[in-house]
Amino acid sequence: MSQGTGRANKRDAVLRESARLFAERGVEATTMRVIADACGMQAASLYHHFASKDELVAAILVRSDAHITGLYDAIRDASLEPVDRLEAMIRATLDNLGHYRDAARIYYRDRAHVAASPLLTQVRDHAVAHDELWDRTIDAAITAGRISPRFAATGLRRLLQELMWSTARLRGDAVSADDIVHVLLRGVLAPEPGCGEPARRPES
Amino acid sequence: MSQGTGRANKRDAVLRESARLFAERGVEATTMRVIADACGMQAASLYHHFASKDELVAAILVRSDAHITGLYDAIRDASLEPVDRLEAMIRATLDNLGHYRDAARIYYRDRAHVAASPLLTQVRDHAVAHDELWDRTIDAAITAGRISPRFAATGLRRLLQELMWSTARLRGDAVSADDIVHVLLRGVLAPEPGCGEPARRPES
DNA sequence: CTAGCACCCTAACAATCGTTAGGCTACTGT
DNA sequence: ACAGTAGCCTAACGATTGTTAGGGTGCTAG
Repeated sequence: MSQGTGRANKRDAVLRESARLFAERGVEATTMRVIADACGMQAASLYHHFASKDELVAAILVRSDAHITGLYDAIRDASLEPVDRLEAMIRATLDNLGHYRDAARIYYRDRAHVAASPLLTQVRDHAVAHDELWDRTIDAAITAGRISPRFAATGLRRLLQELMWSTARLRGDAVSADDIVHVLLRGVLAPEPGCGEPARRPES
Repeated sequence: MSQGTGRANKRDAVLRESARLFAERGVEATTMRVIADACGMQAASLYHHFASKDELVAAILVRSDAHITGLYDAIRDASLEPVDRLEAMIRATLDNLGHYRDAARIYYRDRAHVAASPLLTQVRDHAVAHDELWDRTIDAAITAGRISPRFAATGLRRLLQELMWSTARLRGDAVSADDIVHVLLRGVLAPEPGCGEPARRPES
């Protein structure tokens, strides 16, 4: 009903182009006129789809937040060993980064803007809940002796998150998600009693 | 002679405060008036020390570039095994990130600005030379069988750089440089023939 | 056929941006 | 004692920012 398939869905085009520009140049440095140019329209016409620049940014971030929140909820409900849950969370994050790369780059690049926008309270609340799941999972893995006790849960969580988010800037550049999981898990897990590979390996 | 110790060196204060603000909010989002406020002066007074906003940004980045270029030059001249050289480069980068954290955050955050500024040609040239040293070192480590052949040199270089740069945002938060080196090297190095720890361990 | 809405336009608004002009004050070298 | 200048100020410039006002066009439901 609302948006037909035959009609060109310009709102989505605006979301896509603006997300790309925000991610590349930053929110503040990207003007409404540049976004409009990229969409083949006029700056004032953007306000037919979005009430303000802030609302445009929020729409981009809410999309990505809904996706990752769904993934995390499924992981939270599943019964998994701590290390398996940790790997599932890493893969979920990397999956989200793959589908909503620009949104993730905006989120972790313009943190001051995200923290200040009144339209992002729900996104911020979700982020807190996600961090708690991370901390609980890492704590459980440390207690189970599967992660070196040299790390503290909060510190390791932030380290892993930063490492994963940073990969959002590596487009297909010869670095696969499996490579990243490999580096992170192998660097963090305690050595298996049976020597050899530190844990599981990708199913290559 | 030029700048006495008794006299308050306001130019350095401007450099420090502006670097902090640029790193936190982004170059474009940080106005000259905000910088002046943080320094207890007026926006126009900044132009007594720096000819333009671009020159201020450049002065911040050139400082950091001079430091890391000195470290890399020493590593280039030393005769080191590939893996030792790789660890030395990782430690040099983390040392630079420790001393010039704000500059590094500006450099890797506002890449579009860095690429466009006409005052940063030397910094960009140095970056190219540093990347070549990274690639040669990683290639040598792969040839020597010390790094898993699943990685390509350029891809692994970018991965390591992104991972290191991302840690510039982790202030003293319970994550030490040794922790980061541990995660990175252990995740990347091929397993030692003698099993056990994948390679060297920090001197804890 | 017609009313209405979706969609986009041009023109312009006030605010803020980086930057310049010109003047005041306090210290310095001779 | 006096000229010079480093360092900061107030005031204002033109350009650009996000945003609004108001009008035009073309599809669609009744």
